[in-house]
Amino acid sequence: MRNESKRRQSGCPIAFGLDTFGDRWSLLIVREIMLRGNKTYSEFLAAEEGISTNILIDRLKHLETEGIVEKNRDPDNRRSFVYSLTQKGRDLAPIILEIILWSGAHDHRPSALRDVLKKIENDREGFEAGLRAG
Amino acid sequence: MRNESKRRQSGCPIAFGLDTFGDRWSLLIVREIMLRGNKTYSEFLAAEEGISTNILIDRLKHLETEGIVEKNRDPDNRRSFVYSLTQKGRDLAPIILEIILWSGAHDHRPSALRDVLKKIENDREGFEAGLRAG
DNA sequence: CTATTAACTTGCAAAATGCAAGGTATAATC
DNA sequence: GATTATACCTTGCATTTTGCAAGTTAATAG
Repeated sequence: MRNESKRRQSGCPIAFGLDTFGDRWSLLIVREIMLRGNKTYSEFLAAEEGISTNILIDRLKHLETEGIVEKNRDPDNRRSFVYSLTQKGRDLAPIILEIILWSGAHDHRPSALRDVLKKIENDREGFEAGLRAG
Repeated sequence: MRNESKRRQSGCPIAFGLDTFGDRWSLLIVREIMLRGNKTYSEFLAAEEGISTNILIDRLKHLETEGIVEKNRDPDNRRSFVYSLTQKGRDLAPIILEIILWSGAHDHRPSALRDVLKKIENDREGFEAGLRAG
Protein backbone atom coordinates (compact mmCIF):
# COMPACT_ATOMS: atom_id res chain seq x y z
CA MET A 1 0.00 0.00 0.00
CA ARG A 2 1.18 3.45 -0.82
CA ASN A 3 2.23 4.72 2.55
CA GLU A 4 2.34 8.23 3.90
CA SER A 5 6.12 8.37 3.99
CA LYS A 6 5.91 8.70 0.20
CA ARG A 7 4.15 12.04 0.42
CA ARG A 8 6.35 14.72 -1.07
CA GLN A 9 7.13 17.71 1.09
CA SER A 10 7.56 20.28 -1.63
CA GLY A 11 4.50 22.24 -0.51
CA CYS A 12 3.33 22.34 -4.11
CA PRO A 13 -0.44 21.89 -4.36
CA ILE A 14 -0.13 19.85 -7.54
CA ALA A 15 2.29 17.44 -5.87
CA PHE A 16 -0.11 17.26 -2.92
CA GLY A 17 -2.98 16.33 -5.20
CA LEU A 18 -0.93 13.74 -7.05
CA ASP A 19 0.20 12.18 -3.78
CA THR A 20 -3.45 11.83 -2.83
CA PHE A 21 -5.09 10.56 -6.03
CA GLY A 22 -2.35 10.50 -8.68
CA ASP A 23 -2.49 6.91 -9.88
CA ARG A 24 -4.35 4.83 -12.42
CA TRP A 25 -7.21 3.76 -10.13
CA SER A 26 -8.15 6.18 -7.36
CA LEU A 27 -10.20 8.56 -9.48
CA LEU A 28 -11.97 5.64 -11.15
CA ILE A 29 -13.27 4.60 -7.74
CA VAL A 30 -14.40 8.17 -7.16
CA ARG A 31 -16.08 8.04 -10.56
CA GLU A 32 -17.99 4.90 -9.57
CA ILE A 33 -19.46 6.68 -6.57
CA MET A 34 -19.87 10.13 -8.11
CA LEU A 35 -21.17 9.33 -11.58
CA ARG A 36 -22.59 5.87 -11.38
CA GLY A 37 -24.13 5.54 -7.96
CA ASN A 38 -22.01 2.51 -7.15
CA LYS A 39 -20.93 2.20 -3.59
CA THR A 40 -19.81 -1.31 -2.64
CA TYR A 41 -16.62 -3.29 -3.06
CA SER A 42 -18.35 -5.73 -5.41
CA GLU A 43 -19.76 -2.95 -7.55
CA PHE A 44 -16.32 -1.34 -7.87
CA LEU A 45 -14.84 -4.73 -8.72
CA ALA A 46 -17.35 -5.12 -11.54
CA ALA A 47 -16.28 -1.89 -13.28
CA GLU A 48 -15.32 -2.50 -16.89
CA GLU A 49 -11.66 -1.53 -16.38
CA GLY A 50 -11.15 -4.67 -14.28
CA ILE A 51 -9.37 -3.61 -11.12
CA SER A 52 -7.91 -6.52 -9.19
CA THR A 53 -9.01 -7.29 -5.66
CA ASN A 54 -5.78 -6.43 -3.86
CA ILE A 55 -5.41 -3.11 -5.65
CA LEU A 56 -9.05 -2.25 -5.02
CA ILE A 57 -8.85 -2.83 -1.29
CA ASP A 58 -5.52 -0.99 -1.17
CA ARG A 59 -6.98 2.06 -2.88
CA LEU A 60 -10.15 2.01 -0.81
CA LYS A 61 -8.05 1.99 2.37
CA HIS A 62 -5.85 4.75 0.99
CA LEU A 63 -8.82 6.93 0.02
CA GLU A 64 -10.32 6.31 3.44
CA THR A 65 -7.04 7.28 5.14
CA GLU A 66 -6.94 10.42 3.03
CA GLY A 67 -10.46 11.32 4.10
CA ILE A 68 -11.93 11.12 0.61
CA VAL A 69 -14.29 8.21 1.18
CA GLU A 70 -15.85 6.78 4.29
CA LYS A 71 -16.91 3.22 4.89
CA ASN A 72 -20.05 2.21 6.76
CA ARG A 73 -22.11 -0.89 7.21
CA ASP A 74 -25.09 -1.16 4.93
CA PRO A 75 -28.05 -0.81 7.30
CA ASP A 76 -30.14 -3.08 5.04
CA ASN A 77 -27.57 -5.85 4.57
CA ARG A 78 -25.23 -6.70 7.38
CA ARG A 79 -22.69 -8.42 5.13
CA SER A 80 -22.28 -5.39 2.93
CA PHE A 81 -20.42 -2.13 3.37
CA VAL A 82 -21.18 1.13 1.62
CA TYR A 83 -18.50 3.59 0.64
CA SER A 84 -19.49 7.22 0.27
CA LEU A 85 -17.69 10.44 -0.55
CA THR A 86 -16.81 12.89 2.19
CA GLN A 87 -16.93 16.62 1.52
CA LYS A 88 -13.26 16.39 0.55
CA GLY A 89 -14.21 13.67 -1.91
CA ARG A 90 -17.17 15.57 -3.35
CA ASP A 91 -14.82 18.52 -3.84
CA LEU A 92 -13.03 16.45 -6.47
CA ALA A 93 -16.03 17.06 -8.75
CA PRO A 94 -14.49 19.99 -10.66
CA ILE A 95 -11.31 18.01 -11.31
CA ILE A 96 -13.32 15.04 -12.58
CA LEU A 97 -15.37 17.39 -14.72
CA GLU A 98 -12.31 19.01 -16.28
CA ILE A 99 -10.77 15.62 -17.01
CA ILE A 100 -13.99 14.61 -18.77
CA LEU A 101 -13.95 17.80 -20.82
CA TRP A 102 -10.27 17.42 -21.70
CA SER A 103 -10.73 13.82 -22.80
CA GLY A 104 -13.85 14.76 -24.69
CA ALA A 105 -11.81 17.24 -26.68
CA HIS A 106 -8.79 14.99 -27.25
CA ASP A 107 -9.93 11.38 -27.31
CA HIS A 108 -10.68 10.72 -30.95
CA ARG A 109 -11.36 7.03 -30.68
CA PRO A 110 -14.79 6.06 -31.95
CA SER A 111 -15.47 4.29 -28.67
CA ALA A 112 -15.26 7.49 -26.67
CA LEU A 113 -18.54 8.18 -24.95
CA ARG A 114 -20.06 11.43 -26.06
CA ASP A 115 -23.38 11.47 -24.23
CA VAL A 116 -21.97 12.76 -20.95
CA LEU A 117 -20.15 15.48 -22.87
CA LYS A 118 -23.34 16.73 -24.47
CA LYS A 119 -24.91 16.90 -21.04
CA ILE A 120 -22.03 18.96 -19.70
CA GLU A 121 -21.99 21.31 -22.67
CA ASN A 122 -25.69 21.94 -22.29
CA ASP A 123 -25.65 22.56 -18.56
CA ARG A 124 -22.26 22.54 -16.94
CA GLU A 125 -23.28 24.00 -13.60
CA GLY A 126 -26.20 21.65 -13.31
CA PHE A 127 -23.98 18.70 -14.11
CA GLU A 128 -21.41 19.71 -11.54
CA ALA A 129 -24.07 20.27 -8.91
CA GLY A 130 -25.33 16.77 -9.66
CA LEU A 131 -21.84 15.33 -9.21
CA ARG A 132 -21.45 16.99 -5.85
CA ALA A 133 -24.83 15.84 -4.64
CA GLY A 134 -23.92 12.25 -5.47
CA MET B 1 8.14 2.77 -20.39
CA ARG B 2 4.41 2.82 -20.09
CA ASN B 3 3.36 1.49 -23.45
CA GLU B 4 0.21 2.00 -25.42
CA SER B 5 -1.02 -1.54 -24.94
CA LYS B 6 -1.79 -0.49 -21.36
CA ARG B 7 -4.42 1.98 -22.48
CA ARG B 8 -7.81 0.91 -21.24
CA GLN B 9 -10.54 0.49 -23.81
CA SER B 10 -13.51 1.31 -21.64
CA GLY B 11 -14.29 4.48 -23.56
CA CYS B 12 -14.60 6.35 -20.27
CA PRO B 13 -13.12 9.84 -20.50
CA ILE B 14 -11.76 9.65 -16.97
CA ALA B 15 -9.93 6.41 -17.73
CA PHE B 16 -8.63 8.04 -20.92
CA GLY B 17 -7.24 10.97 -18.95
CA LEU B 18 -5.68 8.72 -16.33
CA ASP B 19 -4.05 6.60 -19.02
CA THR B 20 -2.50 9.77 -20.42
CA PHE B 21 -1.31 11.62 -17.31
CA GLY B 22 -2.44 9.55 -14.30
CA ASP B 23 0.81 8.98 -12.46
CA ARG B 24 2.94 10.70 -9.87
CA TRP B 25 5.14 12.66 -12.29
CA SER B 26 3.53 13.62 -15.60
CA LEU B 27 1.56 16.61 -14.34
CA LEU B 28 4.60 17.85 -12.41
CA ILE B 29 6.46 18.12 -15.70
CA VAL B 30 3.50 19.99 -17.15
CA ARG B 31 3.63 22.25 -14.07
CA GLU B 32 7.29 23.02 -14.72
CA ILE B 33 6.48 24.27 -18.18
CA MET B 34 3.13 25.85 -17.44
CA LEU B 35 3.74 27.57 -14.13
CA ARG B 36 7.48 27.97 -13.86
CA GLY B 37 8.72 28.66 -17.34
CA ASN B 38 11.09 25.70 -17.20
CA LYS B 39 11.61 23.87 -20.44
CA THR B 40 14.73 21.70 -20.48
CA TYR B 41 15.59 18.26 -19.18
CA SER B 42 18.07 19.73 -16.67
CA GLU B 43 15.54 22.22 -15.39
CA PHE B 44 12.94 19.48 -14.87
CA LEU B 45 15.58 17.37 -13.15
CA ALA B 46 16.27 20.20 -10.71
CA ALA B 47 12.65 20.39 -9.53
CA GLU B 48 12.41 20.06 -5.77
CA GLU B 49 10.50 16.76 -5.87
CA GLY B 50 13.60 15.04 -7.20
CA ILE B 51 12.55 12.99 -10.19
CA SER B 52 15.15 10.47 -11.25
CA THR B 53 16.74 10.57 -14.68
CA ASN B 54 15.24 7.39 -16.10
CA ILE B 55 11.72 8.27 -14.99
CA LEU B 56 12.07 11.80 -16.32
CA ILE B 57 13.12 10.70 -19.79
CA ASP B 58 10.45 8.01 -19.77
CA ARG B 59 7.72 10.52 -18.94
CA LEU B 60 9.00 13.08 -21.43
CA LYS B 61 8.89 10.45 -24.17
CA HIS B 62 5.43 9.38 -23.07
CA LEU B 63 4.11 12.96 -23.01
CA GLU B 64 5.62 13.52 -26.42
CA THR B 65 4.00 10.33 -27.76
CA GLU B 66 0.69 11.48 -26.32
CA GLY B 67 1.05 14.83 -28.07
CA ILE B 68 1.13 16.87 -24.87
CA VAL B 69 4.65 18.22 -25.22
CA GLU B 70 6.93 18.69 -28.17
CA LYS B 71 10.70 18.64 -28.22
CA ASN B 72 12.82 20.97 -30.30
CA ARG B 73 16.43 22.01 -30.45
CA ASP B 74 17.25 25.20 -28.64
CA PRO B 75 18.16 27.61 -31.46
CA ASP B 76 20.63 29.38 -29.14
CA ASN B 77 22.38 26.29 -27.76
CA ARG B 78 22.88 23.27 -29.93
CA ARG B 79 23.42 20.86 -27.05
CA SER B 80 20.12 21.80 -25.43
CA PHE B 81 16.54 20.83 -26.22
CA VAL B 82 13.43 22.76 -25.27
CA TYR B 83 10.18 21.08 -24.41
CA SER B 84 6.99 23.05 -24.91
CA LEU B 85 3.30 22.36 -24.50
CA THR B 86 1.14 21.64 -27.50
CA GLN B 87 -2.45 22.85 -27.60
CA LYS B 88 -3.44 19.53 -26.08
CA GLY B 89 -0.98 20.20 -23.28
CA ARG B 90 -2.12 23.77 -22.73
CA ASP B 91 -5.66 22.44 -22.48
CA LEU B 92 -4.62 20.72 -19.25
CA ALA B 93 -4.66 24.16 -17.60
CA PRO B 94 -8.16 23.87 -16.12
CA ILE B 95 -7.32 20.48 -14.62
CA ILE B 96 -4.11 21.85 -13.10
CA LEU B 97 -6.06 24.82 -11.80
CA GLU B 98 -8.71 22.67 -10.15
CA ILE B 99 -6.07 20.47 -8.53
CA ILE B 100 -4.44 23.60 -7.10
CA LEU B 101 -7.78 24.79 -5.76
CA TRP B 102 -8.61 21.40 -4.27
CA SER B 103 -5.26 21.12 -2.56
CA GLY B 104 -5.52 24.69 -1.38
CA ALA B 105 -8.75 23.80 0.35
CA HIS B 106 -7.60 20.48 1.79
CA ASP B 107 -3.85 20.62 2.42
CA HIS B 108 -3.58 21.87 5.96
CA ARG B 109 0.17 21.52 6.33
CA PRO B 110 1.87 24.78 7.25
CA SER B 111 4.25 24.29 4.33
CA ALA B 112 1.46 24.52 1.80
CA LEU B 113 2.03 27.48 -0.50
CA ARG B 114 -0.78 29.95 -0.29
CA ASP B 115 0.44 32.73 -2.56
CA VAL B 116 -0.69 31.09 -5.78
CA LEU B 117 -4.08 30.44 -4.20
CA LYS B 118 -4.58 34.10 -3.38
CA LYS B 119 -3.75 34.95 -6.96
CA ILE B 120 -6.33 32.49 -8.26
CA GLU B 121 -9.00 33.66 -5.85
CA ASN B 122 -8.46 37.26 -6.89
CA ASP B 123 -8.51 36.63 -10.61
CA ARG B 124 -9.25 33.11 -11.68
CA GLU B 125 -9.82 33.78 -15.36
CA GLY B 126 -6.71 35.88 -15.61
CA PHE B 127 -4.68 33.17 -13.91
CA GLU B 128 -6.01 30.49 -16.23
CA ALA B 129 -5.37 32.63 -19.28
CA GLY B 130 -1.79 33.06 -18.04
CA LEU B 131 -1.41 29.30 -17.69
CA ARG B 132 -2.58 28.69 -21.20
CA ALA B 133 -0.34 31.35 -22.64
CA GLY B 134 2.67 29.74 -20.97
C1' DC C 1 42.93 19.83 -26.11
C1' DT C 2 40.93 19.62 -21.57
C1' DA C 3 37.07 20.50 -18.70
C1' DT C 4 32.34 21.23 -18.29
C1' DT C 5 27.60 20.99 -19.35
C1' DA C 6 23.27 18.84 -21.23
C1' DA C 7 20.97 14.93 -22.29
C1' DC C 8 20.54 10.74 -21.85
C1' DT C 9 21.55 5.17 -20.85
C1' DT C 10 22.41 1.19 -18.10
C1' DG C 11 22.40 -1.99 -14.12
C1' DC C 12 20.40 -3.51 -10.23
C1' DA C 13 17.65 -3.67 -5.89
C1' DA C 14 13.19 -2.48 -4.02
C1' DA C 15 8.46 -1.58 -4.46
C1' DA C 16 4.06 -1.77 -6.84
C1' DT C 17 0.98 -4.26 -9.82
C1' DG C 18 -1.75 -8.00 -11.68
C1' DC C 19 -3.54 -12.55 -11.63
C1' DA C 20 -5.31 -16.63 -9.39
C1' DA C 21 -6.57 -19.00 -5.52
C1' DG C 22 -7.91 -19.28 -0.73
C1' DG C 23 -10.42 -17.67 3.53
C1' DT C 24 -14.14 -15.78 6.63
C1' DA C 25 -18.47 -13.96 8.00
C1' DT C 26 -23.24 -13.17 6.92
C1' DA C 27 -27.41 -14.44 4.60
C1' DA C 28 -30.53 -17.18 1.80
C1' DT C 29 -32.27 -21.84 0.47
C1' DC C 30 -33.45 -26.55 1.09
C1' DG D 1 -29.83 -26.92 10.85
C1' DA D 2 -27.02 -28.21 6.98
C1' DT D 3 -25.83 -26.49 2.49
C1' DT D 4 -25.11 -23.09 -0.76
C1' DA D 5 -24.29 -18.46 -2.16
C1' DT D 6 -22.73 -13.79 -1.53
C1' DA D 7 -19.72 -9.96 0.02
C1' DC D 8 -15.41 -8.73 1.43
C1' DC D 9 -11.26 -9.41 1.70
C1' DT D 10 -6.09 -12.00 2.10
C1' DT D 11 -2.19 -14.42 0.35
C1' DG D 12 1.35 -16.08 -2.87
C1' DC D 13 3.89 -15.37 -6.69
C1' DA D 14 5.42 -13.71 -11.29
C1' DT D 15 5.84 -9.46 -13.84
C1' DT D 16 6.41 -4.58 -14.22
C1' DT D 17 7.68 -0.14 -12.57
C1' DT D 18 10.38 2.73 -9.75
C1' DG D 19 14.38 4.74 -7.66
C1' DC D 20 19.20 5.27 -7.00
C1' DA D 21 23.91 5.41 -8.69
C1' DA D 22 27.10 5.24 -12.12
C1' DG D 23 28.47 5.53 -16.87
C1' DT D 24 28.15 7.44 -21.86
C1' DT D 25 27.91 10.73 -25.70
C1' DA D 26 27.93 15.05 -27.91
C1' DA D 27 28.38 20.06 -27.86
C1' DT D 28 30.53 24.10 -25.96
C1' DA D 29 33.84 26.96 -23.12
C1' DG D 30 38.27 28.07 -21.70
